[in-house]
Amino acid sequence: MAKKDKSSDKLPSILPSGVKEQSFFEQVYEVARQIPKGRVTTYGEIAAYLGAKKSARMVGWAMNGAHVQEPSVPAQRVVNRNGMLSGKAHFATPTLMQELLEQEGIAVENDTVVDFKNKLWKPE
DNA sequence: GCATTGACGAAGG
DNA sequence: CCCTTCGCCAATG
Repeated sequence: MAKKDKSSDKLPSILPSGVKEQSFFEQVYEVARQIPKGRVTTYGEIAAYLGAKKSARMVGWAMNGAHVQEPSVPAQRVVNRNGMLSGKAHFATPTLMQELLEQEGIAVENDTVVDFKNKLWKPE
């Protein structure tokens, strides 16, 4: 079976719910779900944890399908390296992300997490 | 099939 | 200190 399977090259990213996939995207979702309440993390930290810190953009891109994941991924706990809610515009409403964080005890001001450095959580 | 666009980040000018 | 460029990789036009 040394034959090269050309069909296995294809790696669908975001598939409809119900399909199990183990792609870079799913790994991002898994880590994001592990973020404790009242804490936040950055795209770069997740990417670095997965061994691709230069691919922080892909982490953000993966979040595009976060809301269709089951269970839903707390994307509001993921901010950029400055602690700024760079993804707030991608939520149902531009203020939803901030409200969700405040509901979990995270203060947000000027689209930025207050005392971000202290609330930063990093995956093991 | 190539060019543009990103929920980023680090480096360079 | 602010702005620009590069890298990364996938999706979209």
